[in-house]
Amino acid sequence: MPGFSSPPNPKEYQATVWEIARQVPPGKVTTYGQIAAMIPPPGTLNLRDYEAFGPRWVGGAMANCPEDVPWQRVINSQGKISLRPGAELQKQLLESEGVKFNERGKIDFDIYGWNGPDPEWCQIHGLFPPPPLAKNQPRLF
DNA sequence: TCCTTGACTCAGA
DNA sequence: CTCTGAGCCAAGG
Repeated sequence: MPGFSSPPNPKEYQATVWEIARQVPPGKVTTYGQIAAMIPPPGTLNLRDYEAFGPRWVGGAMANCPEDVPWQRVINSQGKISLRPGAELQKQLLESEGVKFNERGKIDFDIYGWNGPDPEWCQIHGLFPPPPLAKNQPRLF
């Protein structure tokens, strides 16, 4: 897939991503985009470019995360697990926390979506409170 | 140094 | 619902 990138300061950016991911409680999920939206544009990046690439940088951070990070709770904006080696394990871990998938492999954000950390926590860490997760369309029954 | 390769998202068709 | 293109950086072989 063409068009990727890494943040100006990968180490610092990844550490921030991991710290946010650690706030997601069991049985809840967030998205690469939601985490990216909480972090101010790194370096001299303008907001437009950051919004375009931030989610991919979050994905890159999750690929290298320490063991204490609940990486399985970070999924894509469609409410699905991004296809890759390890995707099956991710699904199993989430199911063991009580997260349900519909027959198309989608998670309902209305039920399992995380609303972000407390505003106070965001304030302390210099982060933005995240916008609500976009409603996906889980197929009924 | 050159080339490849990446856990994404959104708008359109 | 599915599929495509655009966004255009940095580490490692």
